[in-house]
Amino acid sequence: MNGDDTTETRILSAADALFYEYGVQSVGMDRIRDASGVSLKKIYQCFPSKGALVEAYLRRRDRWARTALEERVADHTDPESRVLAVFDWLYDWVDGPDFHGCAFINAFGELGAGSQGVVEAVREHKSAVRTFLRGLAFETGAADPDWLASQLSVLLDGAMSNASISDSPTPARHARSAARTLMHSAATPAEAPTEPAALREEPRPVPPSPATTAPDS
Amino acid sequence: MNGDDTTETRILSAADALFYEYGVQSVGMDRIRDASGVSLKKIYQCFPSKGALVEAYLRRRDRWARTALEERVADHTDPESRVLAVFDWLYDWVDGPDFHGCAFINAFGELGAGSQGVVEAVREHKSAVRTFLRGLAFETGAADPDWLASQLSVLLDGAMSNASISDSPTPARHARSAARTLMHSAATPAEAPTEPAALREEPRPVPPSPATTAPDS
DNA sequence: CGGAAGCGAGAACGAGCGTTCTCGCGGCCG
DNA sequence: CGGCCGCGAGAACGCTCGTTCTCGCTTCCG
Repeated sequence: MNGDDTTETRILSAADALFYEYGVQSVGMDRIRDASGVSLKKIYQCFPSKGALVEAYLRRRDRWARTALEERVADHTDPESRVLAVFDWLYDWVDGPDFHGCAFINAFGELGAGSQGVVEAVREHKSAVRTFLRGLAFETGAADPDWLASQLSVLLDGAMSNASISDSPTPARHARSAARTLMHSAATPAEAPTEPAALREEPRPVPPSPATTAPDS
Repeated sequence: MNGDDTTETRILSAADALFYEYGVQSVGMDRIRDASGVSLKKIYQCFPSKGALVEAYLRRRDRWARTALEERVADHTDPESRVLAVFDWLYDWVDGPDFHGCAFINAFGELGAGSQGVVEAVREHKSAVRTFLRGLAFETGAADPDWLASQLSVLLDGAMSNASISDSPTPARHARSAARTLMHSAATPAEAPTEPAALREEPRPVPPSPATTAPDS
């Protein structure tokens, strides 16, 4: 009644579709007005500027992706299946007609660290997904769940970029099979037939880096 | 005489630096004029439009990345080391101060399939890198070099996106370790990858060269 | 019924940008 | 020396876009 079909929601739906399909900079406010049927005056009294609308768009996408992921994963109980469900969800999304890459990677590349709020929203989303993956990785009993989660995160982003550019869903399949292999290899070294962890992971010398690498900011 | 310090090259260098750092749409032609010291008239008589300049910029980046990769890989003879050299190169690049993500992913996301020539250049680059990876994957004796190359390509793109967004080079490390795991797993042919026992042969102790060799900045 | 407030459509404004044009200067060849 | 050509600096033009303003119209309340 109140939070479902409000004006704000209609604006956000239209903005989402347009921003995501054509990019943020290519879509003007008048196009959002035409698509949403909400007058410019009301748009500006809901969102004080285009930048605020873009941030709201990203946060909406964040909520959407997170709940979709959680629902999809909740269908499985086996830890390995739960991780693979992430990549199955990815495949379904990527295979749909309205897939145009990762909205956050796109926005980040487009606005290139120029907008403070956008960078913040993108980092929040990516770190939330990573935290989610870390939980799944932990369930699998991986020796280093953080490391495995980072690898899975790399696979996710890479599959989205690759699928968007090549306009084909197969990168999701590649990522899925890679995830499976990585999971098996990351199993607790005591029982894993792979080489001991000392060999499995190349010595990673931590160079004196400027290093904001700590748990996100 | 003609291809080294010509006016065209100065324009391209300036455009490359600006486009890559700030994005294509955020950089106007006057800024390229100021940075290159070439008058607008001459810029437009070298490149008939900004779009043509953008395409030339992407093709230049493509040549740069390909030669850098080939040089870096040529330093090694062991097939596994040759693949890992790709990710070591990635780490060095990503760790540098002037890294701002993959120029092709950025341009593709920014212009969102709007420009024909840009899409073409991006696809050409990505498929060239994949072909290169396929050659390396074949050398390792992988059962399915195409599949392995696709996985490595996903890792590469994901690591670049991840590193750019998190502003840290560690995703390159994650990608490197994942690449090694995938290589080992792909070495055994005709075996269901469900069984992690796929390691047929322990990795030869590679001289620990994570990143120390960096003659070029 | 009357007035006031809210609303939609669209004009208006100012800024930025891609592209072209003008103008004044300097070099080259006869 | 003189006309011609190319050149650089910058103005100019047309367009887009974010944001605000104006103007009628509707609607609600006393």
